[in-house]
Amino acid sequence: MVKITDVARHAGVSPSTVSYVLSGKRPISEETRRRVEESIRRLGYRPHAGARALAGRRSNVLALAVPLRPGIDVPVAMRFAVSVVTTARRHGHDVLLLTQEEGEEGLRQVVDTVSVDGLIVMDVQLDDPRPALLRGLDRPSVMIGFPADPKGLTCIDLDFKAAGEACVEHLARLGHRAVALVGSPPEVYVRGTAFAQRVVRGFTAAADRGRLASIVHPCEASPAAARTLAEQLLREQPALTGVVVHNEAVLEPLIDAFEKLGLRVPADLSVTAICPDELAASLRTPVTSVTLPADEVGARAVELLMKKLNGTATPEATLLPPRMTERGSTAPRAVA
Amino acid sequence: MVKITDVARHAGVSPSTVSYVLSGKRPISEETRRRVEESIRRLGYRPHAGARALAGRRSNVLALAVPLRPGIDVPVAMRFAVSVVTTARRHGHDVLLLTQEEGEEGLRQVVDTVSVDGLIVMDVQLDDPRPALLRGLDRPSVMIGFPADPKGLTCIDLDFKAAGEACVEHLARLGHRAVALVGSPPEVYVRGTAFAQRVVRGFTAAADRGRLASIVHPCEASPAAARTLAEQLLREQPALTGVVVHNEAVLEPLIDAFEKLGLRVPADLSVTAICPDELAASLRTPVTSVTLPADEVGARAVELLMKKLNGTATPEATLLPPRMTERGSTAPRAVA
DNA sequence: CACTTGTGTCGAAGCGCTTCGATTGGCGAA
DNA sequence: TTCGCCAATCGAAGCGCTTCGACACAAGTG
Repeated sequence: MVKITDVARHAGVSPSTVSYVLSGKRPISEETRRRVEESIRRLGYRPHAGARALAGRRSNVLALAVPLRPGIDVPVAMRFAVSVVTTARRHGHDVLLLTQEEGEEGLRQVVDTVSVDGLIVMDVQLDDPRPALLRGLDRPSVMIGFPADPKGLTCIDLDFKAAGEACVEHLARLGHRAVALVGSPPEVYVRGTAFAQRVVRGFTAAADRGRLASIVHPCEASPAAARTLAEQLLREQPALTGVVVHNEAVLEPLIDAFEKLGLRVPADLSVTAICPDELAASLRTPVTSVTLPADEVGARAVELLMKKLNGTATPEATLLPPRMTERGSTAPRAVA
Repeated sequence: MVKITDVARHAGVSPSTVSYVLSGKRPISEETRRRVEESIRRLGYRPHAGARALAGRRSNVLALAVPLRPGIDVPVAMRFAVSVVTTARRHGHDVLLLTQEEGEEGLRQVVDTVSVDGLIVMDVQLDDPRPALLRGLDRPSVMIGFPADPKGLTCIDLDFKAAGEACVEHLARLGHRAVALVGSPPEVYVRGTAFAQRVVRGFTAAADRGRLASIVHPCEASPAAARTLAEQLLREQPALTGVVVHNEAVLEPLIDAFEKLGLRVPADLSVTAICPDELAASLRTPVTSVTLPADEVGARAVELLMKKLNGTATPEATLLPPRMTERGSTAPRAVA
C-alpha cells in the first residue's frame, strides 16, 4: 500500500506538505504542488480513509436513509438515491446506505460510530421521529421532504403545493371546469407524508380559487386499481375533463383505462401528472407534467450538506418551483 | 465521545483488555468480561470505525454495487439491496452504496481507499468487466448472478435454468402442449444478463424434452407492451394455453390483457411466473410462481462474504433450487 | 539597516484502536 | 517447597493521517 510518506519521499518533501497539498489548508508553492501531484499520480496514492477519519475529524462518508415504505414508488426513490451517490462522489464522499429496518437505531448507531460526516434522510413524514433525532445530533443533516416542523433543520423538496396548483391552473386555463386528482396510494396519506398532502392542498386550493369542481382520490399502485378508479371518477363526476395524476405507477394504466372507457386523451380528457420527465415523456401519449426533479433534488441535498459541513449557513427550507412541460396530453376543453 | 480508555477506566482494566473482550481474540475471565460489558453499556461506548480500520485491518464496511441498468426491475433489485444491508448490519458491517455511474472506477477507488472489507456485486452479466477486476483485487467479493466464467469467484443466484424448467414441467404435467415465455425487456438480453438467458434455456430445454410447442419473447416493462405481446402470442400460437412470465413489471398487465382478449385465467390459460412471492400473491388472480428469493440471496451473499473474510473456504457457485408455489393461476388444460 | 510581516515548509504530537510480547499469580507436578 | 506452565491481564508500539507550532527565508516598512 502506498502511503503518504512514500509520496513525500518520492517528491522530496515532508508528509505534512503532501497533506497540505491535498487539503489546500496551507499555501504551497506552485512548483512543490506540481511535484507532489505528480508523485501522487505516479505512485497511485490513495489516502487511507480510516486514518483520515481518525486524524482529521472527517470520514468523508455520508449516510443516506432510504426508507422503502409501502406505497412509495421505488424507481423514483432510487433516482434520488443515485443522484445523491453520484453527487457525493463528486464531492469526494462515499455513501452509506441505511434502510428502513435500521430506522432510528441505525441512524444513531452509524452516527455514534463516527463513521459518518452527515446524513441525508429521504421520505420524511409529517410526524416523523427522525427530525427530532437529527436535531439532537452533533452532525449536520439534510432532509428530502418536510416534517411538520422544519425549524432548525435543512429541508429540500419540490414545491408540491405549487405543483398541484400549477396543474390545476393549466387545466383551468384550457377551460376545464371539473378536475380530479389521482393521488398516491392510501398508505402514503395515512402515514402523513408531507409531499402527498401538499399536492392535495395545492390542487384543492387552486380548484376552489378557479371555482372548478374537484375530487380527490388516492390510488393503489396497480393497473386494476387504476381501472376501477377511472370508472369511479366518471361516475362521481360525469363532467370530468381534467385529471391530475400524482402516482407514477398508475399513470400509464390510468390513461389506458380512460381510453378503454371511450375517452380520448386529450380530445375528451386532459391529463397532467407530477412525475419525473422521463416517465411522462416515455408514454405512448406523452403527458404534460410538472417534473419531479429527483436528480436535482438529490444533488442539491448533497450540496446543502457540504455547505453545512463547511460551516456555511444554509436556508432551512428549499422549495424548488414547479416546472411544467406541455406534451400533448392536455388540450382546451371541447365546447359542447 | 466515549473511547476505549474511558471504558477501561470505568471497568478498572486496561484498554487492551476491553479490546479483547470485544474481539474475543484472547481469553478473558467471566467476571472481567461481565464488568467490561456492563461499562460499555453504561457509557454507551461505540468503537470509532476509523480507528478500528487503521489499527486493525478491517473497516467493517462492505461495498454494494447496484447497477440500476435500463430494463431491470428496480423494486426487485432493491429487495436484494435491502436484504444485503440488513444482513450486513447483523454482522456488524455497514454498506457503502455504489451505483452504475461509478462503475469500475468507483469499485477500484473504494477498494484502494481501503474503506471496504469486501464487495458484493449485483446484476452480473455474461461479459461483465467487473469479474476480472474483482479477481485482481486483494479483497474478497461475492457476485449475485453469474458471469461467463465464474472460476475463482464466488457467485450466488437462483437457479434460473431450473426455474424455467420447473415452470414448463408444471404446465406440462397439467396437460398443456403449447407454452410461451414472456421474458425480460430486450435490453437485458442484449446486454447478456446471465439470469435472463438461463431462464430461456431452461424453458426451451424443458419444452423440447416434453415435446411442447414453445415460443419466447422479451417484453418491455409497460402495460402497452404487455397488451401488444398478448395479442402477438395468440396470433403466433393460437393453441397457446400456458404462459411463463419472467418479468415482474408486466405480470399484472399481461394477465389483464389476456383476460381482455377473452381468455380466463386459469380456465383457458394457465400462467406461471418467476418473481418474488409477494408480487405473485398480491395480484387479483394470485399467480403460481417460482419464487425469486431476493431476501435469501442477499442474506446468503453477505454470509458468503463473511466466510471469505474469515478465511473459510466458500463454494464458487451457489445455485438456489427453485421453489414453486401453486396459487390458482394454473389449471389442467381444458380438453377440447 | 534592524525589524516586522508573510510565505512555504518541516517535525512531532496525537487521533482511538489493535496486537504483540511481557508480566503476574495460581496451581499441579516433581 | 520449588519449578514450570497456563490463564488472564497489562503496557507499549504502532496503523496512516492531520494539524499545530516552529523555522527559514524573502520582501516590505520606518
